[in-house]
Amino acid sequence: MEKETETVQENTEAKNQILLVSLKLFADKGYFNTSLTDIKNELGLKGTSGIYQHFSNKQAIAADLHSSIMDSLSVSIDDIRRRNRKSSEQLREIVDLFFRLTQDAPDIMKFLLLVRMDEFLPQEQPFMQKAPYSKILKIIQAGIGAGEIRAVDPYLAYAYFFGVIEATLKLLLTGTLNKNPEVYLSQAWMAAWNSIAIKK
Amino acid sequence: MEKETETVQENTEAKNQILLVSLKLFADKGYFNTSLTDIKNELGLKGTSGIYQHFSNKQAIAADLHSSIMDSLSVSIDDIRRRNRKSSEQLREIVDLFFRLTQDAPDIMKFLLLVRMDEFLPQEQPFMQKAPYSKILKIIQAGIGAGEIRAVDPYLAYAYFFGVIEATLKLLLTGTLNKNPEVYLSQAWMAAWNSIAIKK
DNA sequence: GTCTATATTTTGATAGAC
DNA sequence: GTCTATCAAAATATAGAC
Repeated sequence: MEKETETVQENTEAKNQILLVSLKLFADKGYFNTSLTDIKNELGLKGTSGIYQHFSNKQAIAADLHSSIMDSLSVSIDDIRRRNRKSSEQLREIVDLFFRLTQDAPDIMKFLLLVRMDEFLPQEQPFMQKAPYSKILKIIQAGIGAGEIRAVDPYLAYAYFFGVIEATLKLLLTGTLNKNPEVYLSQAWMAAWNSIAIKK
Repeated sequence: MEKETETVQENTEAKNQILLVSLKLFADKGYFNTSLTDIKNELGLKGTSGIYQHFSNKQAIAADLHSSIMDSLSVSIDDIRRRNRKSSEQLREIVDLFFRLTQDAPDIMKFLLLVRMDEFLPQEQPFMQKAPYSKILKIIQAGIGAGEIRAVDPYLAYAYFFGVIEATLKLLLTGTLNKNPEVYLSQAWMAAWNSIAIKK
């Protein structure tokens, strides 16, 4: 028993390298501007052939990235909901998470915010139905029920709140704002929260 | 003198048809998922050859669309600035315009909000430096000077205000919100304006 | 100005030796 | 598991007849 039997998905080192390099290129140049040749070059391989030992095609790389980012986000949001009672606290922690990711893993946030996933993953559900987003909608609905958030269509509350947050992050990710992300955090949080909170 | 000498750009009927059809396809499927074959088919031609009589290549079609949308937006904003004094009134009319376009010309708004232009028009300036957006920044700066808008970095004010508006429009354009756009207008305006206005 | 035919290039993908 | 070689398909673009 040198090694446990890996059940669902064993991610070899080579496979993770492919994912890492692809994420970087997709985030930087976009999916369609990234060829397998680019990926192969960045990996230092001589041919694209090795890539097909880990992924059946180019789309499968993007799908893997997409689903692992969704999963990890989903887990983080579960954790945040468990640790906090009030909707305002939960949303605040999600905003913290997004700003932290923008700082520490900008490629992930670029892939999330800047890349139009439906153009190359057309079989995926509409993004509002994906796990992390539907969990955020639940938080918003709970906040409405608890009298913390104004009684509007939860989708609209989502648009107002995350419209502010994501627009700020996009300016950061594109370099239009160039200070440290955390500099903008508390002000963005205030603007976003005030746009949906019940004023007292 | 049957016809005036056309100076800058004569847009033939055929050329306009190509632009119209391409806008529709780009907005619908994205630039990279739209081939000249698709455009040719939608036009009812037998070959792609005719397209090259009006545009030197596929990118030139997108560039033409982009610049004419920017120009037209720029003219509209000039007009709005001329007709209104207060920043709040000017921004309100811009929001009206965006919602009206979402209703009457959704392809234009999809091209504007949903399509990542820098992926296929890499030579273009960053979008915040394009004429319509820099004019909006001027409106915001004037509003700050006049004590209407909170004294924050104008880019941040832009992100807060148009973050709300654009997130709402995106939900409309993707069909997540399915009522008439004007239903959502005044509420979105309030949320957006309150996020940057000085409270009294 | 539109059609037929075709050139060119790129890219995604496979086969088989080592 | 990586390399060489190559395929097949698709897409952009051009040439030249009508």
